[in-house]
Amino acid sequence: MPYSISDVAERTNLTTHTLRYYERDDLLLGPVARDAGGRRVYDDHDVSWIVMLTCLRGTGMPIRDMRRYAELVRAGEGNEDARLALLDAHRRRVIAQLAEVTEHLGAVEDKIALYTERLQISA
Amino acid sequence: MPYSISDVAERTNLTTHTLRYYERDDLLLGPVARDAGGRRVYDDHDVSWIVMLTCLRGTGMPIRDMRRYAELVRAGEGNEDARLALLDAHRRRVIAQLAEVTEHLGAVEDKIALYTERLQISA
DNA sequence: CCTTGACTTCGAGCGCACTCGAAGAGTGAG
DNA sequence: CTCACTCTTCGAGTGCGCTCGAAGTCAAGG
Repeated sequence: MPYSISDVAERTNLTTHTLRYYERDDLLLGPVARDAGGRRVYDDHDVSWIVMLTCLRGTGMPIRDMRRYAELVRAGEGNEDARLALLDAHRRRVIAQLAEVTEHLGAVEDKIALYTERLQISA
Repeated sequence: MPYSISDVAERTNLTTHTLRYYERDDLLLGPVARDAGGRRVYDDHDVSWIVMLTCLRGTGMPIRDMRRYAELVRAGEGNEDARLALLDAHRRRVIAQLAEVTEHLGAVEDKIALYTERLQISA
């Protein structure tokens, strides 16, 4: 299935600007195909890769690491160990980050409870 | 208990630069006390407020909202409803964010499982 | 007295990830 | 053919949250 850049933008919740930026920044697995008029034509493979990128970004991976991961995938089979190492290191960071946020959220919730209580007393 | 700026930096994992920046940016409840030589002297009240700030920042609250919250607290009692609204809105965003990150993490873990499997087969 | 080192202010600079806008070209409906 | 629309490239700009460095002050130890 062929998709225009705006189709992909809609499906991925990225802007067309960001999609071009990702391509320029070597985050895609290769240059996107073009139609006769020079417009980008994405296929399902492109889209699923971009969705993967949004998962990495959405978990806080820096662009530079995403580029590194794209390089590994572009290099082809045989470096699965390196890909695994990259993703697993990321996974550990995300889990640590989730734990930290959850802990800090607890402190915020304590404050919320305190204000709620105070408001109930004064009501 | 009095603390120097570097004491506070150590306790809060902020840099002295960041502590001055927060004060300049009106994130504290007032100007920090000074000794005879003009050096900042923080007390426990200051420190616990700064710790609260790190919880807000650590859950992704923008500086501008932290300033707004500080303004409310500075304004004194009587606006607990507004403080509660601010923190609760933040809480909702954090929870949504945690859910999103967790979901994206799932996709990353699927990829990890895939590479792990592939490596076991080839080993 | 002199040096060391932690502090002060101030404004500038940085890294990140977009985000925008100008200027131009191809497409599709009326 | 014309108009509106969507796309193209490119470089510059934005917003955020620090981060840094220069130049100066002050206090304590030797």
